Amino acid sequence: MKSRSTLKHIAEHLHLSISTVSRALKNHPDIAAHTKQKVRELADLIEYEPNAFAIQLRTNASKVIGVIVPEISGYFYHAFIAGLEDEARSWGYSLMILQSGNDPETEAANLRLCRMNRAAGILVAASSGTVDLGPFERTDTAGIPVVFFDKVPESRQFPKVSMADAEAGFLSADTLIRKGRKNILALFGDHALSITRKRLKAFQGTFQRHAPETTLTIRHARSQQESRQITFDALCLEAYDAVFAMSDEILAGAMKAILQRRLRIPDDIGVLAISTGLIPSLYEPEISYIETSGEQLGKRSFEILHKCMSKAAPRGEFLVPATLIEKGSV
Amino acid sequence: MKSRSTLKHIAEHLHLSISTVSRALKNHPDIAAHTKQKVRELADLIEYEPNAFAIQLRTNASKVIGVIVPEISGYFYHAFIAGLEDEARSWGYSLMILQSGNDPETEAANLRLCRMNRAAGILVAASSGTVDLGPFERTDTAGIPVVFFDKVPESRQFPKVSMADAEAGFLSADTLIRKGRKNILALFGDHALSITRKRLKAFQGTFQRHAPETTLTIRHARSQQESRQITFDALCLEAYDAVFAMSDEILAGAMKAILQRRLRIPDDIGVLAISTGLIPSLYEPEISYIETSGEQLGKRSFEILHKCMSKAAPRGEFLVPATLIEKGSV
DNA sequence: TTGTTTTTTGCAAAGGTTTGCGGTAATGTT
DNA sequence: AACATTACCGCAAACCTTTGCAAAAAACAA
Repeated sequence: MKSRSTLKHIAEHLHLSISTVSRALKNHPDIAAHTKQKVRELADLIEYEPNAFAIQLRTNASKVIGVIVPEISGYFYHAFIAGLEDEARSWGYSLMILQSGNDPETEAANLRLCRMNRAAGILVAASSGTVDLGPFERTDTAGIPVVFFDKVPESRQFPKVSMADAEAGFLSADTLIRKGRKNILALFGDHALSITRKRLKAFQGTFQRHAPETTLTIRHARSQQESRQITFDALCLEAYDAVFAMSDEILAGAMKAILQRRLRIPDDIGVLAISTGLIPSLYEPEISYIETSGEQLGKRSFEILHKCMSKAAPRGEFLVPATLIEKGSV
Repeated sequence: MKSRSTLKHIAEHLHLSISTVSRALKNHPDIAAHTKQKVRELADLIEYEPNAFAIQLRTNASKVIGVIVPEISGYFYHAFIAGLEDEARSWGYSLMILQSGNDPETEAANLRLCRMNRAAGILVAASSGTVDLGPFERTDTAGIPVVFFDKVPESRQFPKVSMADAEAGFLSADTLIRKGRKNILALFGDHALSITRKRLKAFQGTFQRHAPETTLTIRHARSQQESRQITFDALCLEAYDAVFAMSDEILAGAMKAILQRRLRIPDDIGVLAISTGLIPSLYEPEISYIETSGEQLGKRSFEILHKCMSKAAPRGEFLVPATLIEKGSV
């Protein structure tokens, strides 16, 4: 494991000083053109690659951004990571991915890791149990900007970026109204989650304002299984003309019930969901959905974090808009 | 941004030398018990966190493993990454995730990044266009072990870990035979992919040996859409008693056709797939599948890479077994 | 007491890069 | 010819930690 590819090596070979080589390689104006030329040639030849450790030690900064999520797999975060990586790479940053598994302790450990590695910035989707924001504050004041996304805490101290939940709720209701649906089974997630409350509030509010005559049956499910059960039972009791699911997981459960009852979409029943897009594309016909794009959220999150890293520390909550994707299921 | 948390700081404060503090912190036997005690107390107090850069520069090794995949999102790799992260974290490693987007150039750039960051090891799922293994060889001989997974090159030079494609193919055929299916529409992916050929070969071979009387209709599809189209057309022409899909993407397309034709599973038609598990769980009834677990592949890959990093450099191809998950769709 | 061994601590170099500042040589100005 | 600029380049410190080796201190033996 010879480390024959250092500035020193180039310098000796060319009878120059290390500093000259360093400057030549980064195109410093102090260095003569023909010197730069020679340095670059040799560097190319021996495939010089700067030692990231040394640079990081010297500058005390890395081009790595830490990402802490409850889990990578599942319905959402992988899309976020994909979008984020795309954007980050174009700016020369790499991603360090850590799963917290919804455990505040691992979360803290992961945060520590990011600090040790002097991450340029940290993106966090809080685990559901996270209550102590202290570690995040300390990280932030230590000079590593922290931005929350998706699962964001109440605190107004950190920049946050999340889906436009209210807009998604409104758009969902609006779509159902426009399509003339009158008797709707609306499936939401755990009522304790703020995402649920936001979407529900906008959803209900829109109906009250623009179509108060609509019959709205609101149900809450905590899992795919529960969603399926609730939907199945409801569908047996009454002839709804549309089902709405506030998330992919809920949708998956609801669709099972609908398939089981062999209802025709959209004739027997309309279906609409808020989704990232994969799940709705798996059925026939495909399901119309309000897109809450993980990719978009990833890209946007990077933008915000990037601002935090440069200078201006934006405060408040940023939203990535929701859009209706029509597939004819409602 | 005060960096008041260094060995030097502790040393000065305690009137010790830096080396003593360093050793005390790692419990070196040379250091007196009461000295260790004092050092540790102060370290805790000021929340000392070693500077990873300095350590890495000194030891010329990091606790980061690079992961290069064509894409994070999609049907497979996020599960792999999740499993890998789990395993890696338990060994104190973190993941640096890079997407190559199936572009050999980005792939090479990503590889370079891993080298610059002196990754402890690299896991690569080759992009489809990858033909020049030179960069990988150089990385490997430079002391950074490279292990391929999932999409592995022909070369016998690198350790490789992939799904047991032959076993999956065999298991699929065996299951269909056991269930008494006689007229099967078998959907495979791009014939140019080695994964397709391996699965197909075992699949066909098993039928020839154990149920040569079975009517097998083999079709190849390159996308979900194509799979759907092919399935739909085939289903219109003939009454198959089972459909087999060699992957999630193919399955998704096939299921659309089946839903569109409103066939009953498993009575009108049996369905079996090779899958990671998410997609089959979305339908009603759920689809039986041969599990090729991304998580498992991730964990196994880490094991192999871990061996490469320590000393013994295992050669050859390692397989993670496939298992049948019965859901009653066939 | 002197010498020997053991225990405990410190010195200094190394790892590769960046960067402020000082130095030399070349060119330009009076 | 003397001086002021400009263009290039090198010295050395700094970033923080690890580690071989030497040194000092303590304990022990004779």
